[in-house]
Amino acid sequence: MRSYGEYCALAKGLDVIGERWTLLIVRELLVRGPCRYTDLRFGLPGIATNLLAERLRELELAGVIRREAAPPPVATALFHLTKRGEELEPVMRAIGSWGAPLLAEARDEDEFRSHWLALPANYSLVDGRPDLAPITIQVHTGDQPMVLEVGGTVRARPGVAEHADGVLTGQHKLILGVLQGRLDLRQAQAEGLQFEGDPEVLSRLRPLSAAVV
Amino acid sequence: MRSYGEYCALAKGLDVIGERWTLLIVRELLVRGPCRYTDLRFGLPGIATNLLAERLRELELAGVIRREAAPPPVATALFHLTKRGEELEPVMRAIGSWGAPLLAEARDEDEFRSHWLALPANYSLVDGRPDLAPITIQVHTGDQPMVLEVGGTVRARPGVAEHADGVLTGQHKLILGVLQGRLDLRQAQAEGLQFEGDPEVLSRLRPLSAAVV
DNA sequence: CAGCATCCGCTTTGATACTG
DNA sequence: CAGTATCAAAGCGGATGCTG
Repeated sequence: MRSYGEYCALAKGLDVIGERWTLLIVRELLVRGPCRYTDLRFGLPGIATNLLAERLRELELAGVIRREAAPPPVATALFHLTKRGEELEPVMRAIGSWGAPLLAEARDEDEFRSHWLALPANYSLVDGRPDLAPITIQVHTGDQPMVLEVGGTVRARPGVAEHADGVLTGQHKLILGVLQGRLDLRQAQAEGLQFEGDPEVLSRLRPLSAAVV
Repeated sequence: MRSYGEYCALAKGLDVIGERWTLLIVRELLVRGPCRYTDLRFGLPGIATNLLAERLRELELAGVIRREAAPPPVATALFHLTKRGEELEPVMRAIGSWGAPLLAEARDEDEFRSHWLALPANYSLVDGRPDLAPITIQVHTGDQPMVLEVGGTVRARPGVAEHADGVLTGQHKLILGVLQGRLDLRQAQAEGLQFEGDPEVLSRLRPLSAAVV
């Protein structure tokens, strides 16, 4: 492991998680739970396979992840976050919150994976009416359908809801824009976003930053 | 600027601050305030001068820092954090807190700069008796004397206090060990740390992690 | 197919020397 | 003081091959 060689907590932390791809690997394990090698590759478009293998080795050595044989039905190993790895959540939150405004200027060709919706759900959105009954919003974008569960908190999970109070379908850029409050629903619809349901359900979602102001 | 090309707030943030040395440059500006090029080099032992110049260019382009001509007496430019740059403080705090336990296994040859004491002061220490009158602790380690001001919060600043309630002198490893609560004062003294004053003043300093527990 | 290891060309980094 | 220039070494990305 390359080190800055500084007696400083920030530098020591960066020695472990500062290399290219490392925090994105942790992101995958944090939002998806235990993953196979192949799942990680899918969630990290562009990573070289030798680099993934190397980073996993380093992270295991550093005590951030653990490699475990999966229970019988699955014939493969799974990579888990350790306790120490889960403690990186505040780091994800801080960088993700700081980086969120940069999504506004993202390029159209940027890769997207549906499960990444869990990050804005957890870190950038709050329920504007926690006193009301929980609602679910179905989201169709990217590689798989996702469900947003809004009830006090906002959570994202893969799958299809039995009953959805609203359904969003379209480009991830438009959907995130609306969820972040950067884009007006009407404007997004004009650009191709489809929404079914009562627009009121979308107003349950409040950007955390706006709540602070 | 190299990009992961992912439509994800974490990845977008890392596009800007994820490269080698970048966050350490921000650390310097955060704990020292506006710095000259040479000040930055001193606070970043091991950085290649061309890399520092390149990173500063990138950070300026990204709106994180600003280059300004210093007021008349100084015949040089100063690098400042912008508002956007100051908003990286939660990122520093998160990584610094996560990395703090790693200092326990640091190598003896690790570089140290006295002003780095500001990080544990701000992020890892609290005043255990905020109801009592403020105290100051003089610290002699590294390249310059530092003062710890304990009164509700804990702050570190360079300089020598007129009246110090306690004076710590010795290796930075021992001093940080005591401040973090990893090392017993008596044990540190046995290893060469010198302390003058009432040991009670040191007990005002409480590791933030312990306070949480 | 899952989970790597190897090889190769390119880019980034680190060390040093040099300049206005 | 504040960089630029140069070059070797290390790291990265992409392709491919190997093993259960």
